[in-house]
Amino acid sequence: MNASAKPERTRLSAEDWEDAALRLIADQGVGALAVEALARQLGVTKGSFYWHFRTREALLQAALERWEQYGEKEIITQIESMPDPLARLPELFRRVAHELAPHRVYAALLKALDHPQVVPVMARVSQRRLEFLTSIYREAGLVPEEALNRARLTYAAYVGFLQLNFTLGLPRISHEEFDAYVEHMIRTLTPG
Amino acid sequence: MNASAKPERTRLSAEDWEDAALRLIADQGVGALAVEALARQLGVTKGSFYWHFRTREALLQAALERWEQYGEKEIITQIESMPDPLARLPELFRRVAHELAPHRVYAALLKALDHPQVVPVMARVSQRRLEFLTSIYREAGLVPEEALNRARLTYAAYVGFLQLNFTLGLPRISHEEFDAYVEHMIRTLTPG
DNA sequence: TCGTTACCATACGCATGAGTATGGATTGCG
DNA sequence: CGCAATCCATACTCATGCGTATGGTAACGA
Repeated sequence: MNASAKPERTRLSAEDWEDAALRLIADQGVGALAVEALARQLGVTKGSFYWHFRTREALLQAALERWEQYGEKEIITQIESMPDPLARLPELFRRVAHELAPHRVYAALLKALDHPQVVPVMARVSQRRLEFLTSIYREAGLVPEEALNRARLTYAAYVGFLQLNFTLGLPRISHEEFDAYVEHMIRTLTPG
Repeated sequence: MNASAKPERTRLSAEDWEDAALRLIADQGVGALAVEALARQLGVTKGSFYWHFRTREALLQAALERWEQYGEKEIITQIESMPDPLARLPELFRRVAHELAPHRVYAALLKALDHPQVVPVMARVSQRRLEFLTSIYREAGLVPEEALNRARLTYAAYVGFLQLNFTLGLPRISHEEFDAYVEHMIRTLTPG
């Protein structure tokens, strides 16, 4: 009958706080990142927090860097290892379309682009993904300029979809309808 | 040598406050909407504000509704009056691409989708625009389902572009590069 | 076992920002 | 002119949330 329903750890580490911060950011936004709220959620008080971190700002910074590390290395290497360049884009689209969870933090950070601390992180992550997309389009046969613009278009569509259907709840698209949308997107944005 | 560089009005109306609120939202986000800050900017104090509005929430609500009214009627009627259905989409894309100012409030509200008051407004506006886009695609020859999905894709690309290049400052695209991107987008997303 | 280090609770101070109370100034109108 | 209604200033209260000070308890090595 404790205040928190969490696994009742006895002692906490800095990483525990960072993970909790990322969870909170994922479903309430960075604006909701308050130390006393986090402490309650972890079943401790502020006294604990200020032992691990000098300030709230420091926690946010650490959490963001931790998130940036986890990255998207696996999916990038897996896609790049595919022999047929033309098959990479459809596979990539279907993959990212069907794992919604990892995008929740990204969607939350998208809404915090006024915050000075998240801007550089998002800039780096988005830039890396954009370059990856561009290279895939090049390998699929587009000339450099076309590849870059198509990558911009594709990534913008991804980001916009997150905002419109994830955060905002437009008419709540169904599962089959979503699959049809993804296939339409593949036909429209993929060369060949 | 007054605190505010504004036109020095002697008396204010509720509409003045709503306009000021929208300006502030446009370049600092809804989170920065504070009554004392607004009052300073208008050269008055809170005493004035609480005569016109019952609460901060009421101001935000009024400002949002005001913004929703201004709407996009002109551009919609202008596009719909074009005789050639196939020419409408390129024209629409070029038009919205070259007037950046009106999108600033929309971009700011996009980042405030955690806020209960902005969600319904954004849902209505986005839904209307999406239906308009869908009808244009239908008139351009796409079958209903294709038209809807293409409209979703196009609008998502629009929203994502706002986030990536407006709010976030990815490598700061140049003017010529932007025009090339728009033309690429027209070629890719437009039938015919 | 004893002390040192790591971890946490309690109780503060302090700044910010919303909302209230009340009185003063200005405008329109009879 | 003079009185109401309109508009605004000043001076509060109150809640929230960051950060600090300080003392307490659990873990671990010598």
